[in-house]
Amino acid sequence: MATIKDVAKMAGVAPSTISKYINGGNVRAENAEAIRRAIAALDYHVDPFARGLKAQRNRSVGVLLPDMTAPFYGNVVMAMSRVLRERDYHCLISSYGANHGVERDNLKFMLTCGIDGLVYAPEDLSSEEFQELTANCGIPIVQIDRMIQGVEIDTVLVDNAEVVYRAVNSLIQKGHKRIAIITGPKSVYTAKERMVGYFRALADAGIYYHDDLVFSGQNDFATGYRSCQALLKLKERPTAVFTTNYDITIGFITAARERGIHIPEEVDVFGFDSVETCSMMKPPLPVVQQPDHLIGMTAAQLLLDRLDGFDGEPRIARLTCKITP
Amino acid sequence: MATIKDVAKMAGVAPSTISKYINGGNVRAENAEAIRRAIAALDYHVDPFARGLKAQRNRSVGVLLPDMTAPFYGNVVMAMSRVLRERDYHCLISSYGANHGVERDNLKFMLTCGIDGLVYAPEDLSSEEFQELTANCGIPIVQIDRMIQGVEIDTVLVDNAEVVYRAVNSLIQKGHKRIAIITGPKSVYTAKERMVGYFRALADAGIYYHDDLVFSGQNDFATGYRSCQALLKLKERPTAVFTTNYDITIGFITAARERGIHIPEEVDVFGFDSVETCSMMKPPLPVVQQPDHLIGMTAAQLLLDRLDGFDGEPRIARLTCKITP
DNA sequence: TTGAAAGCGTTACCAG
DNA sequence: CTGGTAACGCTTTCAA
Repeated sequence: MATIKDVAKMAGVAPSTISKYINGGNVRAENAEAIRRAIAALDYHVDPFARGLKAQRNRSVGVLLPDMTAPFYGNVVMAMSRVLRERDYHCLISSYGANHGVERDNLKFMLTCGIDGLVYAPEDLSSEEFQELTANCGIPIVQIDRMIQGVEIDTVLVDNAEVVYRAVNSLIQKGHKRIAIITGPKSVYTAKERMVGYFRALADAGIYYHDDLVFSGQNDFATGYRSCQALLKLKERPTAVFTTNYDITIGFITAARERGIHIPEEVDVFGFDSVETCSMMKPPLPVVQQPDHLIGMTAAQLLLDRLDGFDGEPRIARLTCKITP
Repeated sequence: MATIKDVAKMAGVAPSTISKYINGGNVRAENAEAIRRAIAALDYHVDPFARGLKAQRNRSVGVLLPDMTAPFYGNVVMAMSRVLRERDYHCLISSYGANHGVERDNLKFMLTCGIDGLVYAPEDLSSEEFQELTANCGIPIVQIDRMIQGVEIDTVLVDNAEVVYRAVNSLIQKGHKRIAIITGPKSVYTAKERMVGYFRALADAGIYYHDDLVFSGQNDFATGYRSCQALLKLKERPTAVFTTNYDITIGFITAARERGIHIPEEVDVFGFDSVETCSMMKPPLPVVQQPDHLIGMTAAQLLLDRLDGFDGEPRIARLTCKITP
């Protein structure tokens, strides 16, 4: 590997001049040309470690997610990357597959691998664990989608309780009284908020809550699929189902259709995420549409503020979901 | 940020002793204890840049993918991470969303951000571009899933042509003569191989190839959905469809079901990936099952070999797909 | 505009 | 087992 000294020697100038050239400083035209040629000839690349040692930054941002395959996170990351790229930051993504040990370990790594900031969607970490791991880590962290209760840092959330209230209420308005709900892990803050919206909508309509209409599992296809099987076995079937995640929705619909259950005639389904997909269905599946791009952009912006030196109180962004169609 | 010197001072030993302690060397028990306490007290963390500067490695591996939301890649990455984690390497993932500029740019960044090795699923990069970008980059690179023709590095592929031959042939055996195929971008090596299998199966059975039964688009839901719409408009509809990607499969099925087309009675569907999901359907959807975990593990192993100093000829692993059920 | 020199925080070597 | 010292490659400062 060629070093800056090699380039300096070949170009006939001092290393510091090379450095200046690389970093956009003023260099006499003929020197610039010589340097350019030397760099090309030697195929010189700045050593990121050496540079980082001085600057203590990398121009990179870590993103730690439970599951990078969820379309929701995919869109969040895409929007986030775009904003960060404009400021010359790159994203390094890591996912922990809903595994507590891996979540801890990946967080730890992220904090010590030299990134400048972190965007984190937590799942199973306690406030204490988080504090302990991140105390003095020296980089700004933004929570997205979920939050660890008691952790006060910049956070981007959506209005879960409110939008679920509206969604469930719209089912109630259509005359449904037996409305099931299928959610991801109960312990996750976001799932709790969504449950709150569900309960409140039922309560306000004077509908009793039935324990056997509430399912929680993972945010995956199997959970939706199995819940459908279970629901069909009930003596009194629900007439509508609210699914709080895309994979759950697809799993549910697949199971229902296989069994010849007509949607929405026999079971009305109200989903979450992947509007493009759901609006293509016939009739279009009503869904809660999270502002995924906005979430990504907001998270990026909150982080950039901190990277630019902003040092105010933690900010919480509550973004509004839409209901489609 | 506390440095190793601060720790040394507090513990009453030399910095080099701290270093040895951190890196698992032998240190007298009482010193070890003092060091442990000092590290805790100062909340000392090794500076990754300083360490990297010496070691020129990070114990991290980059993974560059077209689309991290595809379940196929999700599984590959999961298996890969597991193998790498055992050897204390972490994965840093980046995806370029089937965008050429971003692909180039992310590759460039990956090569200069200090990772020790790279796993790369290419899409739109020419052999020349690749050579130019990676010449002398100093880290081993493994291609997965796809390959840039003419690039000779370690590569992990599946037997695309063969398995597609078998899949299409199984449709032919069931009596189908009009078999459509829906693939991702035509330019991608893997899609080409799959087309070869398709053509060969038809040819061997003496079935004429029909241009209007061949669709290529993106590896996404919309491509599957639209292809279904298009196919239904044909005067002579296909009796079977082979979809070469999960999102395409789901898109196709969704469109078909919305239109009341029965699967498999009216259109037989043969899919790709996500066996768990497809085998849950009723009747189970036959699919090509790529050995995603094995791909990830193999890629990790090839890379680890290189990281451990192996310097032999490029190796190409052709893994065998299964057909399920 | 340029260059010499002093770090940045860590590790490796070698003498003690 | 320990510690002083010399790198690692780059940036920054300051004087020329």
